[in-house]
Amino acid sequence: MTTDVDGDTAELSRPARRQAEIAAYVVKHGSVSANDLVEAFGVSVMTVHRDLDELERQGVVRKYRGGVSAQPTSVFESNVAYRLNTAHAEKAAIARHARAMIEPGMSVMLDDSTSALSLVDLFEDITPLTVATNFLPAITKLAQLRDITLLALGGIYSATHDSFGGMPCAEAVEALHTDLLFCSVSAVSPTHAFHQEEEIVLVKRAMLRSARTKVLLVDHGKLQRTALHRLAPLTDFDVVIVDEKTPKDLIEALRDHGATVEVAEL
Amino acid sequence: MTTDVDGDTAELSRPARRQAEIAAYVVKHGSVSANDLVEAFGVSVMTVHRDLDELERQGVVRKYRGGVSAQPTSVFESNVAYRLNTAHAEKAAIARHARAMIEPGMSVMLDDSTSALSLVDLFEDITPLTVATNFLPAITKLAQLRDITLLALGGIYSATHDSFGGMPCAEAVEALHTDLLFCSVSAVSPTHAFHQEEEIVLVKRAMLRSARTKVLLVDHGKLQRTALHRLAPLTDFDVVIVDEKTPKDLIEALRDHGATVEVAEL
DNA sequence: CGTTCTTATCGTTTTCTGGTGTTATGTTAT
DNA sequence: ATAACATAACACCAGAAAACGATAAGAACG
Repeated sequence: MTTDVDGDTAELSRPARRQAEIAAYVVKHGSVSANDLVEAFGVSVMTVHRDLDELERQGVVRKYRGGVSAQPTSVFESNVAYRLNTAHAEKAAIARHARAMIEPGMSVMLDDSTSALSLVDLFEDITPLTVATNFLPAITKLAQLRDITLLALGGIYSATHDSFGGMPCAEAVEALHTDLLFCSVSAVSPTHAFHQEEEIVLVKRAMLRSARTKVLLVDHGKLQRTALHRLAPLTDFDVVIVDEKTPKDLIEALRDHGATVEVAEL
Repeated sequence: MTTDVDGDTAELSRPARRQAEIAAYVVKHGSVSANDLVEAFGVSVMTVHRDLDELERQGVVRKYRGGVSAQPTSVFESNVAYRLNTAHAEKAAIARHARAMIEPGMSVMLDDSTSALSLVDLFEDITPLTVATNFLPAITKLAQLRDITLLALGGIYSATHDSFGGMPCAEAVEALHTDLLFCSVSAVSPTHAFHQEEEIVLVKRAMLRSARTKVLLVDHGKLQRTALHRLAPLTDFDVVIVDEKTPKDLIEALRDHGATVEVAEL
C-alpha cells in the first residue's frame, strides 16, 4: 500500500482511469496528437480515439484533425476532479460524520458532488427520508431504495458533471425548502467557498437559499486551493466538515474566521 | 410464431418476467404465502423474498409476516402493463414512423412510456436535438449521447413507473414549450385517451399544453380498453400513430370521430 | 493523387454484474 | 421455548457487455 497522496486513482475502471490520465496529459501539454498518446499510454490508436471521443463528449477536450487541445481550464478541472475522485476513504468518513445530523423523516438536499454520493450509501438505514438532488448518479441510486421519497431536480444535463443545472434547475430548487443541505465545492479558502463554473454556482447559491441547515463537505485537498467564482463566505454554512488529514493550522484558520468546523474521524 | 395476443412476455429478463408473473398470481389469489410461491415457481425461498421485496418497492404488493397481499388494482395494472411491456416489435415500428416527424434542431418532449423509449434509440442520427423527458430510463440513455441537449423534467420519483411526476414535474413542464410531444396512454377509446392514475394524468395534460405538435403513440392492445381517468379527446392530438396489427374497423372508428390516424408499417 | 489521419466493422478477450442457492443469523408469534 | 418465518452474508455461475486491437474503408490535407 503506497502513500501516493493525491494520485489515488483506485476504484475506477481501467479505461476511465486512462481517460482521466489522458485528460491530464492533454492539459499539461496544451495540445497533442493521437500518436503521442499511443506512445505515452501503450494502447492502440483506435483506443486512443475512442477515449478522446468520450472526453470530447464530456466537454474536456476539443478534437481536430491531427490531435486534440485542452478546453478552458475551468471545465477541465471540474471534470477531472470529479472523475478521478480521489480520497475515497476520507469522503466516506466525512459522509459517516454527516450522517449523524440526519434524522428519519427529514428532507435533505444534495448537490452534484462525489462527497454527497458517499452519503447516499448511508441513507438506507435512515428511513423514511425525503431527498432532493440534481446529481444523476445519486438519483439512480436513490431510485433503488425503499422508503425514500426521491425528488429529482431537473434541468439541463451536463456531461461534464453528470448532473442537471441551468435556470430550470435553479427554479426547481427555489420551489423547495429542505431541512438540510449537503454540498461540496472545488476550492475552499480560509474565508470563502469557491467553484470553477458559473453555471454551477448559480445552482449552489439557490440551494443555499433553500435549506435551513447548510453543511459544507470538504476533503483536504480542496483547501488551500482557489477557483474562479466565489460561491459564498464560509459563515453562510452552519457546519463545515473536514477530514482527519486536514492540517491543524488550516482548521484553525477556518475557525479564526468564524466558521464552525467539525473533523470527521476515519 | 404463435398468436398469443397479450401474453407476449418475451424480451424481459428472467427475474423480471417471474416477478410480473408473481404479481399476477398475487392479484389473482388476493394474498399468498412465500412458500406457495416457492412451489408455484420452483425457485428458492430467498429468491421469492427478493422478488417480493422488489414488487413491494414498486408498490404492487404489501408484505407482512407470513405472506403478501395485493395492492389496489390501479397501481397493479399500471405497473404490470409497464413491466410486461408487450409488443416490442410493434413499438419499434411506431417509433420508426414517428421518427420521420423529427428534424435536426427541433425540441422534443417525451413522456414516461416504453413507446417513447423506443424512440430514443433513433435519436442518435437526428442531431442536434433537444429532448425533454421525465422518464428515468430515457434520461439515462440520453445522457450517453452526443449532440443532444437533455432537459430532465424533475419531480417526485415513482417506482411504479420509473419516472418523475407530481406538481414539481408539472411546473417544470409548464416552463417549456417544445416543437413536438410524443406520448402514450394506457387505454384508448374511439374518442378519448385514458389513463389509470390521476398523478400521471396531471403531468400528461401539462405536456399537452406545452407542445406545438402532439403525437399519440398507440400499439394495438391499448385500443378497445378503457381506464379510470379520461386524459383528453383524441382530437387534441395532431397525429395518432398505430401499428399495423390494429384492426381496420377500429382505425375507421377513430377516423370517424375526427382523429388523424397514421399506421406504422413493420 | 498520395499521404496521413480518422472512423467503421468485426471477432476476440476480458471483465462485470445479475441472479441464484446455501448456510447462518435474526425475529416474531404462539 | 420453540417453531416458523425472514433476512443477512457469503460464494458461485453464466450470460452479457465492455474493452480492445486488427483490418479495411473513408475523409481531409497538402
